Amino acid sequence: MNDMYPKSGRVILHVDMNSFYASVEMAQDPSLKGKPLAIAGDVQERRGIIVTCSYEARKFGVKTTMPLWEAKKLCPQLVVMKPSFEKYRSASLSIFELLRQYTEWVEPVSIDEGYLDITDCGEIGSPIEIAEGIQKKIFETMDLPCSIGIAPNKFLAKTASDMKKPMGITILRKRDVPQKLWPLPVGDMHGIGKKTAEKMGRIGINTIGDLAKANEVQIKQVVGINGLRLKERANGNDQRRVDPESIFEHKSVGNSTTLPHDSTNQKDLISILRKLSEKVALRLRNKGLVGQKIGVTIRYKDRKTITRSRLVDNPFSEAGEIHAMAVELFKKHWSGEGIRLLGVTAFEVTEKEFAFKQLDLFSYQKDAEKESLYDALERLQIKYGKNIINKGVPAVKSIGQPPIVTETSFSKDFFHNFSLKAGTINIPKKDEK
DNA sequence: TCTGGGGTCCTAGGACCC
DNA sequence: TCTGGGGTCCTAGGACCC
Repeated sequence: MNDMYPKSGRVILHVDMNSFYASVEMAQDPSLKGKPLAIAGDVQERRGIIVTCSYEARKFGVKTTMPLWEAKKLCPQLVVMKPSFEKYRSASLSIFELLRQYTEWVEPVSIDEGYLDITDCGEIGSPIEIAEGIQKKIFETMDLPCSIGIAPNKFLAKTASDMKKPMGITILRKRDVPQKLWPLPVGDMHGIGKKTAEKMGRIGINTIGDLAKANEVQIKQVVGINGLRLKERANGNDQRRVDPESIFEHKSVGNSTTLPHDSTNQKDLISILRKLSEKVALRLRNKGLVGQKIGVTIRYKDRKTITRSRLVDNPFSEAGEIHAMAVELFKKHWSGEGIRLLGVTAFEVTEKEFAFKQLDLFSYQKDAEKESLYDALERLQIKYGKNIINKGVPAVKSIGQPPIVTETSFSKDFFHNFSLKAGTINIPKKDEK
């Protein structure tokens, strides 16, 4: 797969649905068309913030993340709907199915945007023809508008799709970068938020052009390693490949909720943790995953937020065990102050089948028979590629009863020495078996 | 009347090891 | 007695994105 991936002279599309949730609602109920429409969280409670809004609503100054009351002040005739995520997910699936008719190189990034690598789609048409075809087809079959960016890499494609909304198609070549990107404020760049823009401003970097020419030592000092990557992007360079597999990779699965009212009632809080644990367990189960690290989030009434987590000895997925661990963490770290939000998250998730297989392998190893660990490693490497070596998480999660090794568990030493740290298990060299 | 819920990636510091 | 230097592992928090 890696070898097949075109390395240079690529053509990347970024497809970005325009005010997606609002557009889906309008497609389903055309009487909403032309009206200022907002999708907002719980309409009654304080969770009421604007998630998405139509272009008609934007004309009034209504924006994403704005509290609902504020939006209504700006636009009293605002039509407000609660989000129907199932509806949006199903529309999203149809869109990506449609995109995959053009190429297998489709990477969904979120529910409403994705990248396509159409480098090898010459037979279908020119890049612009393909983009027009996609836009037209999504609009005609689903009544949904989108904007598309065409560029030689992900960063430029993403930037381009943002330039014309709604229903725009924008080509951004590398040679256009000095003229089209460099005059813009650095904060407009994808990946640069308020804080980073402020930091950059302090060292005289105000435009994307300033960043493109920035001193590397200085930029690294001020914003870290990320600064170098951002400088590369400001110069129009981005090597990230379009990865169709990335949607199947999960690092964490969590649920959180803002309470209707701040609470100090331990019984209620524990029961909320139960509901959250059940949701996490259900989502893990649907994805066939198990977690290895459990975490809770507590946001206090003053919005101060803490997270507490711990690695656990055995992979988990059941609501009961998740709840028990979450409650334990919660009781240990709760200050007793009023709580605004609670969250439960499973981290370091892996495929369930995979975790069990590993347990089996270790018992085989203990019995000094059957499949060697080496074979297992080889399979992992085939499956996940060489870069698992650099994932750098612990080689052994727990020792004894039985030890657990995960796909994210290969440190350099682990591979180089082919033995586990504690020395309890030796992985035979291939020719020794 | 302030500010949701789902994530990812990076950094910093302490513990521990050699 | 008073001290190195590199590395890994783990947790907590921050920044950012949609």
